[in-house]
Amino acid sequence: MSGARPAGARPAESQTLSALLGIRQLILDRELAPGDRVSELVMVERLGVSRTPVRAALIRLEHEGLLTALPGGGYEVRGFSWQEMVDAIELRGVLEGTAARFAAERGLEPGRIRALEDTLDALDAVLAADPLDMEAYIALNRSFHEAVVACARSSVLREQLERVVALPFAGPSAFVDTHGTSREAQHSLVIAQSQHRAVLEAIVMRQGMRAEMLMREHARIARRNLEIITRAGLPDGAVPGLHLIRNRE
Amino acid sequence: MSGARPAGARPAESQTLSALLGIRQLILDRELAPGDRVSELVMVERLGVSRTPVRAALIRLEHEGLLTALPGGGYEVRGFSWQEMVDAIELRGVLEGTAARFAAERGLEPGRIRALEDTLDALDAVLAADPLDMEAYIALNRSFHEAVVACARSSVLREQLERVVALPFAGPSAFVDTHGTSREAQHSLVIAQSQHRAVLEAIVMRQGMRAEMLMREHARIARRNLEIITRAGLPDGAVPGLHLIRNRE
DNA sequence: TGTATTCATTCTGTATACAGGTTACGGAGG
DNA sequence: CCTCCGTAACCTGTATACAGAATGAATACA
Repeated sequence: MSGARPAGARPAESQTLSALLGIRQLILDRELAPGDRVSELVMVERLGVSRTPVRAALIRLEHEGLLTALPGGGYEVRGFSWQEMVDAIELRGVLEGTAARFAAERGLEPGRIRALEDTLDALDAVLAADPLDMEAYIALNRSFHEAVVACARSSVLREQLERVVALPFAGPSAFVDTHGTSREAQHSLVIAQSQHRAVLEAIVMRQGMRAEMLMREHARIARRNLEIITRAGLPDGAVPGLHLIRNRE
Repeated sequence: MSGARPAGARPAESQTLSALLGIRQLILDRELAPGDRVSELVMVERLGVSRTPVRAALIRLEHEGLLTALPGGGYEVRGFSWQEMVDAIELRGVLEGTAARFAAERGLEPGRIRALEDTLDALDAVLAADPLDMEAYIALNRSFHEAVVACARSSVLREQLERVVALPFAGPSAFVDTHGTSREAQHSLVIAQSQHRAVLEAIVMRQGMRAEMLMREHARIARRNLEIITRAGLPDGAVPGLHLIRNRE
């Protein structure tokens, strides 16, 4: 304990944001394990900010779902059961599916359609390259998913989705990069891309329910990848949010 | 300004909870209108608590969706467009529908089925009585909806739903008691009850998709009621969360 | 008269001091 | 050896003091 040295956080624009990002990073980096109590004073020492911004960050992280409030006061890192992870993925599918349906029902201006097609073309290009640029894939994949949500033109839906996606294992690119270069993994990406195309087609053709169901099924790829990872034995450190899994109970 | 006198809040177990309930009540009671800046010091004076619990309450209310953070710091009361209200209702339908589907897919133990049937029987009794006990109806209706969510056995889904239902116009009993004793209103309640029965039947028969779609349609009753209220001209004060509607933009 | 500038006020963000409660540890008794 | 209890340390909830930024008004100038 050499004093107030920020550990997991780079200096942010505000102390509150710094604390929020810092604590979240500590959890994601496995320096705080599920069930660990998150003491305010410890966070103050680790992050080099005072109690007030730490407190604000803890409240936000509780709402985000990464922390649980203890009955006697204070917080602990939340653990998730396997079923809860699967549910979160399914829930993302439900909400993104609703976004796709809204987009189909409400219609897209041509500019939006072009932008979505461009993103998918870029994804095709990434998939065609032999040394697969996984980072580019994740960025473009995320971009497509966010664009679909934007096309739904519903702030309420967008906010709800942001809350689900905040969970580290529920994002649109969760569990994709894990088994890297295997043939099965590449096939998975090809299937996902064909689903992207189908979703966009359904939206353009104003087929709301088709778009919704396609998007749901699309999300279930993440579930399948999670099952593969789970069956393959847990490297635990290799997968971003997997260490939050809770075997007990 | 006669000093530190709690205005809209009764003394709660903790100052933070007191501030949370107090500010929320101030918004619901139209003492704070959409667009109004919510000053911390003003809340301190009105609620008789210090800035720290007020601050915590403001953060929570922002996550709840009732407040918006201003770019220069601080918060203002959020206003909702008519479309946003409709979207919130639809979103509740989507999530409750998913809960019904989960319940159907995962199965119910007989005790749960009995409890749900009892609730619906009680609702029938309330509907049969001539001076309609609207308070009892709302309580039982809420009870049924919460029970369905509980039957889904998914904490992630439950938490998401709580966040939607937190919006004052998105609850399961939103806009029901407004047109009170009219014939049309009673028919609406009868239809809703028949949908309750159908949802339960679908869940028991493990018809997941049927249960989901029935629940979605069930939520749309609230939308229809909202349309009726809107067309009937706005009494604004008569309906709980309606004053949060924002005509501009 | 319109506009830009400057200054004062007010607010939030941040830090810290204080009090009550909770928990953990150690000792005494059964 | 186990259990119960008391004490002490710690931790959270709360209140308040301080600093910087944003806001608004008043004024000087074009």
